[in-house]
Amino acid sequence: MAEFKKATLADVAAEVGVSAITISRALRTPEKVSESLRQRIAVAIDRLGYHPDAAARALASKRTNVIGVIIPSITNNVFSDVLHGIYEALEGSAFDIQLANYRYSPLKEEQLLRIFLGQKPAGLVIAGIDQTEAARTMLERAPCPVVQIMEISRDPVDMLVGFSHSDAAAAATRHLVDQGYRAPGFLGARMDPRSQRRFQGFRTAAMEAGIYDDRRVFTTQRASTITLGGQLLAELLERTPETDSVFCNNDDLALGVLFEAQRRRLAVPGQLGICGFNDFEMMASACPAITSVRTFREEMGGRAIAMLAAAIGGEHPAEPIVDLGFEVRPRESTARV
Amino acid sequence: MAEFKKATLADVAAEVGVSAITISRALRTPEKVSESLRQRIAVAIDRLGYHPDAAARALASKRTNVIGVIIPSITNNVFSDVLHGIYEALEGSAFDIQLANYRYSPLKEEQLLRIFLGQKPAGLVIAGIDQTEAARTMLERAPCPVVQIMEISRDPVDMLVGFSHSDAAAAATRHLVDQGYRAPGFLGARMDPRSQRRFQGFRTAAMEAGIYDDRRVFTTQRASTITLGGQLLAELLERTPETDSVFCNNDDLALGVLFEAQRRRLAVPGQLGICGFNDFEMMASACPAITSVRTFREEMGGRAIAMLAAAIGGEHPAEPIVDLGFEVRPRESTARV
DNA sequence: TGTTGTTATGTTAGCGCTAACATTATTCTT
DNA sequence: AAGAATAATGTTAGCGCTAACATAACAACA
Repeated sequence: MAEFKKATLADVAAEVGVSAITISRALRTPEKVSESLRQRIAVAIDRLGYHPDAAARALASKRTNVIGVIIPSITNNVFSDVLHGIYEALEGSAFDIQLANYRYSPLKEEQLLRIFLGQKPAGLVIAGIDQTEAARTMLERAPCPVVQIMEISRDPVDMLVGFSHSDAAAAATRHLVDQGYRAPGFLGARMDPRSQRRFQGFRTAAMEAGIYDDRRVFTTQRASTITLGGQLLAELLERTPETDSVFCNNDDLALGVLFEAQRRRLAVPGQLGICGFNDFEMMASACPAITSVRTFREEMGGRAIAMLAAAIGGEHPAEPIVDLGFEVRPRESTARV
Repeated sequence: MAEFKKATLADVAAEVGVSAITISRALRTPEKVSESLRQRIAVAIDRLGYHPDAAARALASKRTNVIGVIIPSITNNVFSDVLHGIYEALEGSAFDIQLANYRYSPLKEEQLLRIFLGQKPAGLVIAGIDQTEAARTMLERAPCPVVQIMEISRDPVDMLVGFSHSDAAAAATRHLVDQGYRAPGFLGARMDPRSQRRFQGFRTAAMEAGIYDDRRVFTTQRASTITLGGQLLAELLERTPETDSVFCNNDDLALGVLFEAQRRRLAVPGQLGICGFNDFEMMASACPAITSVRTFREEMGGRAIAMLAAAIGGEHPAEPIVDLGFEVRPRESTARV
């Protein structure tokens, strides 16, 4: 209760009648302290309500138990899921996480990285593979393990967990083709590198099917919202009324498209097929249920932490690249056949 | 570039030819260092790529520039919005934020608080007013300003920004009554203290209108999802088919209710009125658009930081309680009249 | 011209912990 | 039973910074 004046190691040491370093050892390397002493120390720590001072620890040992997580956005549901996976994996471990979001600004990302590396993190999780030259250099020289997440690449800075956005988008597009759609549109918001790659996947697959038409591509740098999905559909249909389906950058847009289609009394999937991306829970629950591409966001966060923890513990994983893949989930919104 | 060996204050001092404390002052209280020297220092800092060591700072000064944020969940969109407001307000300030989520476990909340207070934070933001006795005591004795957010109360620990969940729910319920609905149901997921208060507001308002019936109340501890909204509606209609409207705990449920209504070919708002809570962007965009209660989540985060910053700066706000209110947003989903 | 401020800089010590190197107790050899 | 190996604890110094108290430099004033 009355833990006003913070107890220090020295206080605990005095209480037990040993030297401070012994308490320190009991905490960090218990196997080096005799059983009996360890127990007395535990009691004293409890009695005094002692908690180690993280700052002093960091200063003395030149390292921290902080894992830095650098992502472009915290409001984006994709990242909240990843974060959830990260926190889940961290549960009970000795690590803390320090979160930073760079709001999709590469410059800010670089700054954050600089600050983080200055704080001697135990490890680093960073979204994407498109860092600036300077950022990449910093990452390569980082004195700690680094995991890039969200994407796949053959030459990660260190380790990587992700999946291929272009393959996923291509698979979704082929699904539309398989369902008999011949005039698919592409709607994309917040065209970050991952969205760009999704577009590439769409383009490639549509070209292979001989049905690509760039008049049916509508993208914007604006943040993705459900409302925006409706607006983009309106623009798309105005320019190319023959559009028979849309592949959306993400589920928000897809839901907005569905609502707009309902407003226009367009039959889904009859007159308009809709496919989203990420497969958030709402996709299965919509009416009609919306086809989407499932991605493994929580697992991505979890694996990233697991790999980091292993690497920090000295055993760099044999396979530093993990491809979590994806899964096209066909639902009513594209069930035309 | 080559900032491998981290530069220290002493390095910068040597470079400029002054003592370390002068550099320290130039950084923290520039007005106490002469103009010319300040400029030379700035150059040297830049050249050496110096960044202050946060751990050393914290240890020496017995405080940090870290604001602790303790919330029940990071995946809940309500909190991501609040967080967004917090990060926004922090932009450019000297403060860092340290995030912790206690997953709706009061015990874990208490633990986190204990850890946080041990790290000498500059300030604390904590969700809600229902801390455990022990947690409350810790907060009251905290050596830093504290802001409680999300709710309203007449005796906050220190400062508070929020709104009345029961008033908001009551207002929404009265809206249903005004629209002529006589058999409103209540659907609630994740019945945390705030949801409980919303239910109380619903109950009070429904009783005042003489139409309260607890057979039309369905709540669960499960986390809120859109799918769950549909399931709860199904249960509700099974028990009380005469239900003519639902007030949902939150927008996710409301959207799920809409989808389920569509699946059952129930006319909304004709046969079923729907009202959500929080007014997420999707509510306005749904088809039909869904009535909801707007809450000011980003502003809540922003104000919390502003109050904290002021208090840390020594000027405790005159009015430590800020009621941000709410706003019922009537839309098609309840437009029966 | 010395006194009093005021502003600009420096000195010393220490925050709480851990690394690295002792030292002492204990067990194992042969 | 003496020495070697091992386990258990201690000593010393210092991580990089800032608080608190000097001191120096300069201006203002009677």
